[in-house]
Amino acid sequence: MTHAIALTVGDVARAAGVAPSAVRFYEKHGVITATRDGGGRRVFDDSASCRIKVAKLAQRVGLTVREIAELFADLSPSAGTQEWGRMAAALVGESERRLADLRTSLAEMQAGGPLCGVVDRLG
Amino acid sequence: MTHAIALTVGDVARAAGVAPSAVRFYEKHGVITATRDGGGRRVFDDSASCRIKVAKLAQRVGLTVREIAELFADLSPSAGTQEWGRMAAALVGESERRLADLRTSLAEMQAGGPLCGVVDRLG
DNA sequence: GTGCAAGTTGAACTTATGTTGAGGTCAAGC
DNA sequence: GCTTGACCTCAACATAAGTTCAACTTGCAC
Repeated sequence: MTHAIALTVGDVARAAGVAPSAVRFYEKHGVITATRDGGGRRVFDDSASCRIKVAKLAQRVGLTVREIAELFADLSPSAGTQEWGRMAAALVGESERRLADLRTSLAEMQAGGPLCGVVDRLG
Repeated sequence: MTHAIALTVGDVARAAGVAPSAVRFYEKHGVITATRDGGGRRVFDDSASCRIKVAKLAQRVGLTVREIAELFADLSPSAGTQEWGRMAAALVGESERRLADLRTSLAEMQAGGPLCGVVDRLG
């Protein structure tokens, strides 16, 4: 069975290893979504902390919060394993594209002479 | 022979495809270095625009200006082709490490159940 | 019903990465 | 010798990604 899934800001923060302020920030920017309880408090499910962890990984490889939120936006409300598998693949793919771009650009620059270097032997 | 190498902020900006303000910014943060002429103006050599181009690529894969400056700091003043080859390799290596980290972290997360997804079939 | 931890909002503050503008200098061309 | 363009510095602004603070509410325990 699915366990209790009614997490507070603090729960998600602890689970994701970030500050509660960051959790609110991510909600505001669409990385995670929350419903509200009677008293106006945010209610998250298990996916929230997970999304945040994934977002943090994505940031490390150069994606912005906006880009991450856009990727996550295409995700159905309660995405399953399949959809998350595709999301993971998309992130890895984007990171690979950037790495490939780094590689080819560096190679192109080197092709036209010594990268940034002074010519070793002038003649 | 080495050509004339006494470039102004504007020269470097044009060559690197950035605004002059960005060139000053990068100098301030140690990504590039400059000497000064009699009138206090910055004097760059050819490597400056190149360093900036490389820095821009590095930023795309998640390195900060500070990290880039630190990497570039290890470079001898007039680094040659060899040294720049190592720099390029270091950048690619760092990017690869981050990608690998993304991959393994995602894999680990998936190993412990459905990534962020709701359990497809609850039992 | 009092106390307390944890929640809420909004505004201000911080750091990173730059851009923009004001006020001033300097060399070149007319 | 005056204008023009490119440079200088310094300060303010802008956006991203958060944190911190003040003032207030909620919900649980006693």
